[in-house]
Amino acid sequence: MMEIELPKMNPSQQDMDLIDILWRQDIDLGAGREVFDFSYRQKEVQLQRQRELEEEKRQQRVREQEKALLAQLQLDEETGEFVPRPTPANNALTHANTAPAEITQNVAFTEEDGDAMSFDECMQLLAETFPLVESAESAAPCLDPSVPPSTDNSHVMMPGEMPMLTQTPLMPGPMNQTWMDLQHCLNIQEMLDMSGYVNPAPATSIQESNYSQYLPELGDIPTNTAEMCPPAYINTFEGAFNSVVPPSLNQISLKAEDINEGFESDDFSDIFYSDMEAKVNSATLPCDGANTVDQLEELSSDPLLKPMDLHSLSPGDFNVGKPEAMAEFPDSDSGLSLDASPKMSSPEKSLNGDGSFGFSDSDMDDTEDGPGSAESDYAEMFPLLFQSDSPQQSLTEKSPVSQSQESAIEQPKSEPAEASGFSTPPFTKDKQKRRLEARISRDEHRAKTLQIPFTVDMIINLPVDDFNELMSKHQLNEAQLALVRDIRRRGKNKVAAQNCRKRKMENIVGLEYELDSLKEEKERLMKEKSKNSKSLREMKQQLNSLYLEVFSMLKDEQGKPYSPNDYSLQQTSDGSVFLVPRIKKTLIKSN
DNA sequence: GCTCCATGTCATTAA
DNA sequence: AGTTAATGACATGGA
Repeated sequence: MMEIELPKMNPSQQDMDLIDILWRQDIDLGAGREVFDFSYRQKEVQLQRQRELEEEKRQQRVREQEKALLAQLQLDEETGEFVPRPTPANNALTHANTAPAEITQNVAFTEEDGDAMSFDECMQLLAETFPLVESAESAAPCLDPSVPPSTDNSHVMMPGEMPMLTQTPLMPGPMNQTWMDLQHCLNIQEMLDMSGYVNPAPATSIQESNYSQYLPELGDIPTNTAEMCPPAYINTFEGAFNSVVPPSLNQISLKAEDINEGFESDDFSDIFYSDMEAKVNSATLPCDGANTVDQLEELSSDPLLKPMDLHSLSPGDFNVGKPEAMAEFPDSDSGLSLDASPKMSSPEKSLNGDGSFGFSDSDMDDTEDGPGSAESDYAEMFPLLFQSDSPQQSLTEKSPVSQSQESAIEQPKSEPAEASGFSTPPFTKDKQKRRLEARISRDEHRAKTLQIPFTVDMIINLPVDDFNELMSKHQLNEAQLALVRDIRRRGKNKVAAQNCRKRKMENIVGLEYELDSLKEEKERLMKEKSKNSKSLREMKQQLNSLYLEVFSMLKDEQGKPYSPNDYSLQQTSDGSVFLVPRIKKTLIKSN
């Protein structure tokens, strides 16, 4: 469909560039350039010379590209912006979930045919100008702005690139500005690469959401967009991937080039430069939409990809497959709550018993058990591929097509394992599944499997009136109704149990605090009691002393003091004090 | 393999 | 009568 011209440099220059690239990639490992390049000085001179040449050519081609791109655009009467002319690619944009990405991708190729030549030169110049971002170059600027992002393939192809492109200031300006933008773009990509595996999932959402905003800017920045995302970049990706895929799989990978472009640049940026011939070969392959559709089918028909994984991950397919079975065999938990046998109280047990529920937890576990260990080994072999956990959570809301495509797209990443004799697609799919399941509650999975048309949150948290209204609006079968009721019951009970435990813990803490407080109070009261007792004793002593003192001051008629043994002082209620003879009291008592 | 802990779930009861 | 919250009891999985 399109032709890619070889870079305008002789083989020796290519080799030297390759050496240069390899050295730059390994420079952080301490490798000297001489290790890769024995004619480094000579190369420097040539590079300098060629850089000047390329700069001139590039500026001229940029002008041509601007014209060409403007010719491809038409003025949007509503927005006043230039937008790409209606093409199959644009149509695909409006049918993101259905149209194969390959069509749009290939359209992009055809649109930019005339620029492919200049791009190779640009790539070379880029490799020379920004030596430290070469690994990112192969991926970062590769997105042709005219390529609608509507399909999964496209987004997988550019895991982290779309957000980057949307963030990159796309203002028309001189070439320096353009290159600064590009460098900025590449730096972002480099950061993404350094952070590890860039997961396609987030890029997908961003891409799809931003692309409509991105397209209108085309009219404003024809030069830059053409400059930053020439089609040769995409072709470069193809070549890069083809170099990754082992010969036995090369044909498939070539056909599925759009998917294969989903690889992160990190994984093969070095191969990208080292395998220019492969790039050319892949670029010259036919890549029309129908062909790529077939390619996708080829991929999906791969026995290692096809089986139940796609099925279980795609409710739509599942529905077609066995709705009756699902209706006939509601969740065992539902069965329990619906007067099923108590033996089925445990989902796992019950499902192990009949074992026919595609949505059962045990079923899922069973599917994971087999490849799990090998998968973990694989994850150890290629940790970068498994670094991004959270982004994959978004896969839960993706369409089955996207999931299957992503799974298929992951296949090339596992090429090293394939080369070692393993069939990695199931592993990656299981990995994906496991991660999804680890984050999706069982009820969510069950609801998804039974195609409950509401979210679990809705089922659980809606007020009863709204919930009933919602249920009445949808025609649900018995299994779905039972599952919804159970989900609601379990969800509420789960929250209630959490609250109950929280409350219980709070009560325990409160009681402990209260116990401590009571102990402290008790201790305080004991101290106070002892203090009061001591004070009381002192007061008694003082009173006794005072009594004796007062008593000693009392004299009878002869001036003799009263004996405390014979008399005592007593005070009446009115405050009067009387001297009472004890003898009389004793006499009275004795009487 | 056992224990402990956290969490989910079920059954029951009361509001 | 149906719904919900609360809670005891049990199961399960991870540390």
